[in-house]
Amino acid sequence: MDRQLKTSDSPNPLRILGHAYRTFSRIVDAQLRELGLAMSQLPVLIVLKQGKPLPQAELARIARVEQPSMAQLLNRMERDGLVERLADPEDKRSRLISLTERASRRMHKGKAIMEATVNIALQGFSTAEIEQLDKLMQRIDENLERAAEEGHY
Amino acid sequence: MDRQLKTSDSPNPLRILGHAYRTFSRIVDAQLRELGLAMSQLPVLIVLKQGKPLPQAELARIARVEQPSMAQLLNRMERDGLVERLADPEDKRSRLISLTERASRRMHKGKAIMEATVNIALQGFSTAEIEQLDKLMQRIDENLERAAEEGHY
DNA sequence: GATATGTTAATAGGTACCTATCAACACAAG
DNA sequence: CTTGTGTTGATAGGTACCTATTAACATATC
Repeated sequence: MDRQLKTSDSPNPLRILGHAYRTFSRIVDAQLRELGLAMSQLPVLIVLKQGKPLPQAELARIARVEQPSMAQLLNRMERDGLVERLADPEDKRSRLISLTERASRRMHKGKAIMEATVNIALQGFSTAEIEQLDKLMQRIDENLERAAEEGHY
Repeated sequence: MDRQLKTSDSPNPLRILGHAYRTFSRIVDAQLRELGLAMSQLPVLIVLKQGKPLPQAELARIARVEQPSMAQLLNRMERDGLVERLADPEDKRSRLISLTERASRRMHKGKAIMEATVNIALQGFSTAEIEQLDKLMQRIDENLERAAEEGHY
């Protein structure tokens, strides 16, 4: 009676995808929590560490989330002392986001945790398989992105 | 200057995975909203349509979410008149979840929307590629599930 | 039968996303 | 200089997850 109950018949990679994604973030977030970080913050931390302060909209584009999602994320990060919002002298609408010292110091350890967990997820995968998966995922992403635009979602 | 800004160097299928998943649910949810349904409800609707009323814990297991997530989902579904909670005569702790007529009627259209969107996501994929993707995703899922158990996350 | 141990569900509190909308400023065209 | 249009960010409100905890009942054991 160990037969898996299925809610659909044909192989549906999209259902597994959702579960894998949630399990992945659960594992990463559990480890990052001890550092006072979270997975969603990593794109922001990494790109700001590499270069100069950036406006919010640019960070949203890089992290591939909508602008209000980024605004809220930055609110939490500001509250936790990870980023500062500095007035942009060249545009009074814009405020440039910069890392605090505290965030700079924690960043590397956080990135390492992320990479280690990616390696766990890809355990037993050959280089060829990783590349193949990457290509397949990119094609799915493009298909969906095109549909989203055309369908005005 | 169209070069994509990257926050990591090596191919990281997990980042694309998150974005693809969010885009997918956005497209599906936008269409289901007109029916008064949501993507997260589909596993519940489908499995209850196929068989008899089930307890909450069983539904959580099938939908692969935690028990409180299922409890809240069922709260919303009950509020929207999609499910009913009936006392279980054999176990006073348990309440069996059953579909309403309204939900039964909408279910098929919802399932069709889901399947159509899966087909869009997999546009241009050969049967072999879909199977390959499915296998790769299952291996990732198993790797992560094992890590989650071993690491007590 | 009381007591300890599971099991089922509910609730509190938080993160992370989304859409829709609005406010503030920038800037080009009339 | 004003007026329209674009851009940047903030806010409101909702969904869907999560962990941690508690309440209520079930069951096995002594």
